[in-house]
Amino acid sequence: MPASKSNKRDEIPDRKIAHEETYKTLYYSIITGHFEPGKVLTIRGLAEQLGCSPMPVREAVRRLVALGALKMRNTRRLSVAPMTEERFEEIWAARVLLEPEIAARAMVHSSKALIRKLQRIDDELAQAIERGDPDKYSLKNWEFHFTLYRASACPIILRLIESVWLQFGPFMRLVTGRLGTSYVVDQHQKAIEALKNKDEAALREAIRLDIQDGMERIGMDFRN
Amino acid sequence: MPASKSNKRDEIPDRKIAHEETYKTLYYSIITGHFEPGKVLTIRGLAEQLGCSPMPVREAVRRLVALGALKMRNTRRLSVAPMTEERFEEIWAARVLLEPEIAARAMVHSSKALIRKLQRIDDELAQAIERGDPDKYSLKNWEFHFTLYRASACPIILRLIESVWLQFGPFMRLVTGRLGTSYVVDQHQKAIEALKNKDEAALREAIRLDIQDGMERIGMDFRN
DNA sequence: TGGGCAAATTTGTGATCACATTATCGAAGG
DNA sequence: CCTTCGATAATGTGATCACAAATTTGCCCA
Repeated sequence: MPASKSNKRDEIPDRKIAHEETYKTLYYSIITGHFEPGKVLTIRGLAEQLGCSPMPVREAVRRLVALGALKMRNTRRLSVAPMTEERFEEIWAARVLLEPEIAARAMVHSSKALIRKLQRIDDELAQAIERGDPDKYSLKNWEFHFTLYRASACPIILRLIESVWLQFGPFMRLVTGRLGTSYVVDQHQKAIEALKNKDEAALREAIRLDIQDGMERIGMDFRN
Repeated sequence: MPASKSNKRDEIPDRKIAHEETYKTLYYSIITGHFEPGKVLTIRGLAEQLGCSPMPVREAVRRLVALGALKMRNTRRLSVAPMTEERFEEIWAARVLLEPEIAARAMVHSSKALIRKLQRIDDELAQAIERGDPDKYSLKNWEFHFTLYRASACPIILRLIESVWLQFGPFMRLVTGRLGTSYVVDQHQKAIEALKNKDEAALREAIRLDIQDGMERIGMDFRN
């Protein structure tokens, strides 16, 4: 069993695989709220838009359907996952179950470098709010949470959370219209503070409240 | 917007789509433990085995990779997800977080018909243990849990749990060798009893203990 | 003007082919 | 006997084509 060869293989930089790049493009588009919930998509349309053949799009779409981000009806109709009140409540519940837990697990592997990185991201997030840049806000909010969560070294739970985020991502679009308030940042700051103090309970609570704030804002838009 | 037409569309029975059937076949094979962890697979090989072209297998495999059941290395190597102690612990944690919750949500929609169905499945599970039929045991165990979970009408959380099951499914294979003990059934019976009594706390605890029993049995095999 | 019916277009699906890359296997060299 | 290298086989990936089914369009009739 030549372990050296195996290591060499792991060192190979990820080759540019079309369907993988396509997936990433769609992933960020969805998770930052660029796609309207329920919006009808076509494989050929996306392929033309991304400048590739339908083949890579097919595989990327299949992945996103598996994660619940897109929906493929039996009538051969592809669309962004629509939202209902039931789905909304369920996503909320799943987030509260999973995200405080993975945050607590991230605290174990916490470091000064991580805290600095989170602080920098949150600064950029605050800038995005000041400038009224909803796209950057969505991106930085995602970056903050997933930078923290990735530090947990829990890829399985992280994948579950990714699935959930992909499913409410499109609703971010509904909320990005008004970015007047900045109280979301407070929870992020509390989370950073909790990380510094190694206070697990405080971190869990900060994440829980951040989820609550965010979902309530979305929910307000959702119900009108 | 003709709602009647839309309703008609929903009534259309699911057409037989090759990649969907392929997915289901692989799904059950994985979740009942027919695939060895880390086993190398090939798209062409599965296609020949299933009697179709590589195309449907590609799409089914892409879905299973997205859910973490299969792993596609950047060296173009497809395999069943391997297991490590870290993954095992994480799966355990995810199960304890999600499954008692969805079980509690199922209790709200509980009915006598559901309880009868669960009882019947558990009877068949007991038979499988007596006869020493590990395949049927795995299948009935899966049926018991997902019949209960599906009653929750929480498709999003259910999908998360499916993802987790797909990831520890292959390890069932390691445990199916010895089926002497039958104490697993006790937790199922306690769960049914809790459903009858509408006792949410008892149901959560029964599910939690069932997970613990099952994972400890797998863990014993895993560590040797 | 409004509603259905049929032609025409579009779409997802499946199959096949070409290609770059990887794994596999056998022979040569130490 | 073990390692290393080169040739061969096998694999995932991407593109293209064909097809059935769905959607859309446009026309006609009431």
